[in-house]
Amino acid sequence: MSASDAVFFGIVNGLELQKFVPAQRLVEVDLAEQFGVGRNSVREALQRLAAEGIVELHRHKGAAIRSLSMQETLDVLEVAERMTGLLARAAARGAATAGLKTILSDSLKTLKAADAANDTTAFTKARRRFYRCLLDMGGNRELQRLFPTIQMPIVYAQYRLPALQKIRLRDYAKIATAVRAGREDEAEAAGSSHVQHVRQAIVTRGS
Amino acid sequence: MSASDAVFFGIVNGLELQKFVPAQRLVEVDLAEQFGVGRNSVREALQRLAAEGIVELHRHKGAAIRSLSMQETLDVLEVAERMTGLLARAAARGAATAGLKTILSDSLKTLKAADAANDTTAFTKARRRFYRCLLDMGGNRELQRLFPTIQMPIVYAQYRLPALQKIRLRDYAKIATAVRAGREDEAEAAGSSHVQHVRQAIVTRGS
DNA sequence: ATGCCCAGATTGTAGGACGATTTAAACAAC
DNA sequence: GTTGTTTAAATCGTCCTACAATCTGGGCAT
Repeated sequence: MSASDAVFFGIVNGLELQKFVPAQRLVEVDLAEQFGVGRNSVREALQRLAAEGIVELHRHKGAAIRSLSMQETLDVLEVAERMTGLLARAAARGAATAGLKTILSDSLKTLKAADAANDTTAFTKARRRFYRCLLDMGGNRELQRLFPTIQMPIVYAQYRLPALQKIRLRDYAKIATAVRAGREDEAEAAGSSHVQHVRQAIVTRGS
Repeated sequence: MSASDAVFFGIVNGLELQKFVPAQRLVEVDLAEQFGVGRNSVREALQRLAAEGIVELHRHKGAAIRSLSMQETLDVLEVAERMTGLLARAAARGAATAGLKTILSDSLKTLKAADAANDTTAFTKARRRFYRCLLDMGGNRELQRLFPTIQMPIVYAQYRLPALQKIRLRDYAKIATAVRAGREDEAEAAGSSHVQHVRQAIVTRGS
């Protein structure tokens, strides 16, 4: 793994582990020391992170983890709604060809188990596998590139609602059912309505 | 403008001007000299370009302008279809509040003039203004961030079809009409059908 | 309290150095 | 002549140093 990768993934990961929180300021030399790399590698990583909207760069003022206003959060969710719908549709379309259906069922089972055991870390990991599987089933390379750059990680880092886990579990099951059956319209609807549920949860319990 | 910006925009721009073409190899020291900046600034720019999918990086093998297979092109268009639909819908929704309607009409007029005068450069410039105006009208910050990162510039650089200009002119007029009238459904349909027309043109005359 | 100015911190950028890796060309073997 | 191997050049990945440009916070005068 390259030095800038270490910083890049270190920060992305740290966002989920709450080692970094939205609006937190990032100082180049600190990061360099923290990750044991040179400052130029840090700067390369920051450029990537900025391009993905994970950090904000202000000339001569350094970097900070991006923080979303309520309006921006709604904007993210509006885009996520369409993209998640497309994700589910593409997966349903590709469900027949790929032998990924078992992985999908698997990760769903893992999600249920993690939820029952109240293991948030395992849940997060399984969730990632679930989405990755859908992306693989769809096979759309542009979606594979673009979907992870939607700023949902920031949204989740900013609005930490325990209720989301139950919502996800239910919605994912619905998505998986439609995808496995290859019903594209139903899958797309399930995908976008999942995001709508997330929006509801965020709007009602606010920041 | 920062040094890495110079390289970043220099390459993005050079893509439209055919100074760079898909699959072209990019050597760090050459770029550094060409743009009169240090190699580290070049590397920062390349990281950004890679994050946006404009160049591909392979460890120890350097950077190259991304080149799309036909399947990847179709993937891009599938995503672009949804996003363009959303773009038009958001613009139609925001049309009432903003005083941007005149700019929209303006850029449409400029497009027609550039088409009549066969001035490709002016057409490209006006096209950019048209999209920028739609993004402003919509006001969706996430869409403003994500839309430009769809790899349409690569698609256009790779499939240079003169026929596209006429298609655009007609479709943009339809989009503008629906947007100005604030008819969201119609605008979304016009937006996505524009991308469908582009796909048709590419598939039939294929590369 | 308000405004100004300075020192310290941080960023922006260039350039040097050097090991690691790829690439291409020269060369040898079959 | 083709194939395989070695060698040299090119290029990348990384760190380091240096220094100007800029921001920031604190002290001082008003």
